[in-house]
Amino acid sequence: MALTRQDIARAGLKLLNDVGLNGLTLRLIAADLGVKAPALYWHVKNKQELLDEMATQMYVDASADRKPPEPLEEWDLVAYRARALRRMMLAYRDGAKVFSGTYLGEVDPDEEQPLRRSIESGLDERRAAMALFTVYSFVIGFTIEEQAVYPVPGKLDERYAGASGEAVFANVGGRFDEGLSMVLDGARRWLGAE
Amino acid sequence: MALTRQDIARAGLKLLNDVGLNGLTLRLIAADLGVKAPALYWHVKNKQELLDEMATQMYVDASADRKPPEPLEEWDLVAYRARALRRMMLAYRDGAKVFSGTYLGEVDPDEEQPLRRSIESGLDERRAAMALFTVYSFVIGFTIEEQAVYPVPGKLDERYAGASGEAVFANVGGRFDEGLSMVLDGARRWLGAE
DNA sequence: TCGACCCCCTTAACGATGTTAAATTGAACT
DNA sequence: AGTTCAATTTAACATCGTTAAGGGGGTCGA
Repeated sequence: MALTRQDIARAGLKLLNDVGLNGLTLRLIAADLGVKAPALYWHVKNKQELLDEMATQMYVDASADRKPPEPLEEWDLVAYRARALRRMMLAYRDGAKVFSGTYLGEVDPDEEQPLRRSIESGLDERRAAMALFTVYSFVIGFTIEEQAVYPVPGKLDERYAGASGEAVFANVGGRFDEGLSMVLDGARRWLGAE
Repeated sequence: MALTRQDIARAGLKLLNDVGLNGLTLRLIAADLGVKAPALYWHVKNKQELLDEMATQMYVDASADRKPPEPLEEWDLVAYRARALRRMMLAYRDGAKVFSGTYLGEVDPDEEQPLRRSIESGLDERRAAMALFTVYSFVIGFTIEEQAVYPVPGKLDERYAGASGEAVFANVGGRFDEGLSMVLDGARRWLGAE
């Protein structure tokens, strides 16, 4: 049965955990799919497009994780999504590098805009978007650094042993929550003070 | 006269603006230095080490830019450094990708710790480091996304034309300052509320 | 029933890349 | 003059992304 872009992207994501971004070759992905490398070019323009598709697929696959079990107040929802975004990237080796700065394909626009209700009741939309983007930037930046120190979850990169990173990245999850609470608080107040 | 690691790193940084991270090859750097590619291996273990050296060199070269013209109050200094960090990365094509997540070599420890005075007067050092790292994460994340949209300063990536990025990234510098002020405010308050 | 067509994949190959091994230069020291 | 050692060259490899050309197999109109 014919291959799809999604099959390829998912195979790439699966292999990412074994070989990392540097070890991820088209031939490897093709082999995993029982196919030769040039076959991929029928579905994808080049490797960069494949990486973009992987980022999109990573995001789509994590959509269930982004829906909180119970309805949340707006800023709690923002916090929930931020944590889900970090988890998503951490789920793959080099996940943050793959996801950050790659172009996302079509995603369900319905689950965007957690601040929509506030916007409809008068909040400046541009400012709301800016606040969300600030939170997003923090999550991306934090997780990139985190994954540089822990290329594979739980294993410390040897170059960082004894260095300053060790202090900051002990109990990473808690540290992330601390940083996130700072950013959320700042963003909320910035939005409040018109 | 013999080559040094710094010469190589600086040549790499210079070429980055012409060819981007993907186009940066060892042969190209070597040619720019009037030397053949394997010669680089006498000074550097492999390409990754070269990239780390480039990140270090980028940071060292921008140190003058990190020293404000006049003495600043602590949090103003943090803001100043954050802006300087973004400027530094923007100065090179793919600068944020090169800098983020690469291992920094030795840097002058004297210019670290802008919150040292507060720490000496009782501030929790761990918490201060965490606040600074949060600001740092935001700057990294923001600039990575910014450079994904503007690979070359001032030129919009064609894939983002008309997309949501255009809205967020119009007047980028101002947007960065907005986000930065949110993060700084949140961090300061988080540090204040023991 | 037969060809024409198109989707999807293979075989073969190209140039370029990171990297290694071995030979070579050249200066400094004995 | 001969040795040593730092720094570079030449030569070569395996592997990579990518392209060109062709082939199998199903579908459809004649």
